[in-house]
Amino acid sequence: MSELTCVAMEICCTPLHDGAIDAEKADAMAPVVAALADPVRLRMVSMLLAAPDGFACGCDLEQPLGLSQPTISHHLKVLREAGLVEGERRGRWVHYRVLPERLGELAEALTPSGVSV
Amino acid sequence: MSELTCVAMEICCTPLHDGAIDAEKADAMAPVVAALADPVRLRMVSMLLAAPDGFACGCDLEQPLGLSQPTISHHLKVLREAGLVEGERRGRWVHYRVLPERLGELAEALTPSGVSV
DNA sequence: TGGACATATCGACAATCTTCGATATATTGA
DNA sequence: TCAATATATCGAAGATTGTCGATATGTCCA
Repeated sequence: MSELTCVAMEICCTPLHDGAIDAEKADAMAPVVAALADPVRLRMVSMLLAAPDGFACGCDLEQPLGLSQPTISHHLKVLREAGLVEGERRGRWVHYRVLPERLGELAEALTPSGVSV
Repeated sequence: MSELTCVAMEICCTPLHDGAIDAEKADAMAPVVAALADPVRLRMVSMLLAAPDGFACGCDLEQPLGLSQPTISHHLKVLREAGLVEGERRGRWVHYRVLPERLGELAEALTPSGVSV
């Protein structure tokens, strides 16, 4: 990393710090985005949103996604820990639903005008 | 994976396929989301959007991000290949800018109503 | 109480990712 | 042409991730 080269030349350099998100905010956002950066989890969220009542239990996801039960459980945990999904126990089953507020927040943050706020 | 258990019981099961995105669409979306699932790249995009004219060369990103030149170049390549960023050579420098259309498409696709389309 | 079933956790393996130093390529200016 | 600078690529090391089988936990029902 050359410290002063570009700064000293003062040709291509503009201060980029102002208006951009800081490291803390980026570190907070990245895991949430990463939770959706997987085709399986994208389909999970989509399937939950497409369900008639917005709910689905894990067992309903196994067959259409073609993955093992531990893998389904793992992905649901990732989505849960990212705050994008919520699970509620109903007897033997855990019914999951998307938290639209959280997903909406993320979508808004990724809007071109929003990323620079 | 238990094939017929939940289906046979017909208690917790609702057809989840209709309305949800298919595997192809999920496979196409995931890499784009993944390109933003990193704090460094989130800050890069934010810094580009926050730049006065919307442009910045790679050398301007090294210092505020505190990373080596090859690492900066690598992350810019990831954003470029995801179609989120565009680079234009201006003499010695390559000036990068965000492609707002692409970013907006992604944001819209992640909107709660959009994921199920 | 015990069997059946849905879910969660554990341990492991292969694949991918982030980062860097070293090096190559491209452009400018003397 | 040669030196300087910005960018890209290569190769490697360490960390993270997606997936599974095996196993544990929790819940219902006979």
